[in-house]
Amino acid sequence: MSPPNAVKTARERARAELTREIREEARRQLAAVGANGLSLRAVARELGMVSSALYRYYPSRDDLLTALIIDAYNAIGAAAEAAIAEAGAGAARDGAARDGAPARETWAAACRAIRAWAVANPHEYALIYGSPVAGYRAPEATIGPASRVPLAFAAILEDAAASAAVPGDMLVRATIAWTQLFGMISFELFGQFVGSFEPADAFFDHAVAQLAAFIGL
Amino acid sequence: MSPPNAVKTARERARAELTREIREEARRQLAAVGANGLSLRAVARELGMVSSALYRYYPSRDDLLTALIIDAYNAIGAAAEAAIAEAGAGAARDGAARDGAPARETWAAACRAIRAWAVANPHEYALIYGSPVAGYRAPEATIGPASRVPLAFAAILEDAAASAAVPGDMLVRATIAWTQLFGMISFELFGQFVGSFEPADAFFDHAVAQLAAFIGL
DNA sequence: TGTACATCAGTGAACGCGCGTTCACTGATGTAC
DNA sequence: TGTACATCAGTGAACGCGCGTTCACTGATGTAC
Repeated sequence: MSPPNAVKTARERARAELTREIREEARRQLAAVGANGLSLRAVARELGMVSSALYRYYPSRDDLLTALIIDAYNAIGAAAEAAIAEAGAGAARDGAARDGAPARETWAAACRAIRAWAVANPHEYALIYGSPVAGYRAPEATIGPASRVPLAFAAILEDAAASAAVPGDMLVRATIAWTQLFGMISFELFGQFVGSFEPADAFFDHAVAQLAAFIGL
Repeated sequence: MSPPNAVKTARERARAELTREIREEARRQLAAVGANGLSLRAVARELGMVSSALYRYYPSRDDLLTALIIDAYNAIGAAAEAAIAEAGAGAARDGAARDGAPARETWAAACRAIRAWAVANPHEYALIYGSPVAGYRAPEATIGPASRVPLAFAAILEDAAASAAVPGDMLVRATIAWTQLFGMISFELFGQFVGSFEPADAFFDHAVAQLAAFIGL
């Protein structure tokens, strides 16, 4: 139908831009009032449109939410991947001295990046790792983006494993560590640490190191 | 003012009963539609009252929510405590053979009880361990009940510690295990395991055993 | 025990609010000849 | 290049809904003498 790339009509460009702007404004409101407070009408108001106009871009509130969920998964996944790539590059620059140590550092870097993203975007984090939004059922399109973090961790294991395949025991331990990481972040963000482990920085770093050893990195 | 116990006027008895009934109906609705869908009017409707009548019992929706939160913390805390007491009684019955093993079993029993409660009451679990309810700020009255689970775990450590005090290292490791437990349960309930670790029973039991060893029980 | 007054529970109407979604419409942009 | 028609974005009004909370009230329950 339309040219596969680059050449777009003014209408197409405007549509792409507004689709993005709507999502950005919705994300802004999400950060301010949370997923349950997110309102199509408020988004439209902020963009100077009438609320019914949004329906040309997203067929319903749930579809807009889905777009935000996918964006959030992609953002936290990208943060983890970037940290891993950066840690790998750093190790290569340093001549990759002492084999084995890099994986430990890479794991820690990924954990820190994930936590940093969560702390910076608590409502987006809550949207994907908190209680499910009432009445909302995640479509299949979220599965891919949701897998980026686990896949990133799996890549660390593969690099660390001496043999061609990751030992089953290591995989299970990594899964335990994965759940620990997100449990710890959720406790920090959702208030379970109030009055005891706050600020959580020291505990976080310690836990990450302990679990690297637990995994066997 | 009123007699300290037992002797109550009909009015006092009716008030106590309705206060409880309102909370029970609210809990039922919480289980059905989640915290954000909880509506004073719906609760009143179900009880055959007019919505304004609820204000004689709870000054606002937030106060009712607070009551539910406190109930939930108490319920999960009681579940953990009961499992621990039961495990202790069982060990005593068996003649407390092989010292050290009981703590491990007690820890596992507590973890299983907590998970069982969470699976049976997912919305109540989400209320206390999920994303915070929008616009709601938990009052101090929730702190005590919220501490029951951590205190129950602390008691296991104290029983297990040979010396008078629990070593700091063990305490930190137990805290890591504590966050792992709730991270794992949240992943299970909130859908992160969909398509990979479901059903989560085997993984759960394995993780609990691994972390008992990790803590040093 | 009986009466007079005070306390309290529950009523019904109302206030003011915001929401998601639909629909017929107008005017601008794009397309085919 | 110019015209006739089709497509599409955005408008504005409306539907139907439910919510939390307030308030003046009535009638029943409790208390003091």
